[in-house]
Amino acid sequence: MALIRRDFFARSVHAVAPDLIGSTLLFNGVGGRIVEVEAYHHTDPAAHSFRGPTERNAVMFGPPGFAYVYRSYGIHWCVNFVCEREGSASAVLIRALEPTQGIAKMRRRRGLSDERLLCAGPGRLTEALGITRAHNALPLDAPPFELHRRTGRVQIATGPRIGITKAVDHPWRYGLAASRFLSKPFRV
DNA sequence: TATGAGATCAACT
DNA sequence: GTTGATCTCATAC
Repeated sequence: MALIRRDFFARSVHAVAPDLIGSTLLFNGVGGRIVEVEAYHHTDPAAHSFRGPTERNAVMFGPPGFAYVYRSYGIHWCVNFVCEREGSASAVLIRALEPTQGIAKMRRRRGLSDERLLCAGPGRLTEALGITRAHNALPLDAPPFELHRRTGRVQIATGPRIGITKAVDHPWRYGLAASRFLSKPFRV
């Protein structure tokens, strides 16, 4: 499997996001196939970077190919991959994985849980992989991260993003059509 | 199955 | 002081 390098992310978020579907994300050797992501561009009112740089979102304004991790609703962590070029402040939110590696470890971290729900949602997947704010700003092409390009063709579905209140209608959610591991199914 | 509250924190107003 | 790029559990149909 071919490793994904940093320059993979130096493109439009709307090109990178669908390209990540079917790729494999490992964190300390634990993880699986990416089945769901969302694109956030800094011109998008729903993006954290929309109002300009702050301490929290500083990584989004840096170079592409790095992880942006933030606290959501006070309890969950969410991971984003920074895209485009330095200062463009665009990122892809990783929303769901199909578990393939270290399933026992993920199950232990998440408590007794259905395999289908181990990584089906941004908060769930960070808990399963053990990603926290401590991993903010880490490069995506070096340990503990390991990304593999997808092999073969995939059927990609798009739809409106989830859990936001602004720019609700933009179809910037991308997923593996008909995967059992999505946080929510795509409307056909 | 579907809806609703609670958890809990940092950025932002 | 308010508000989320969420999840889980409880209660109601």
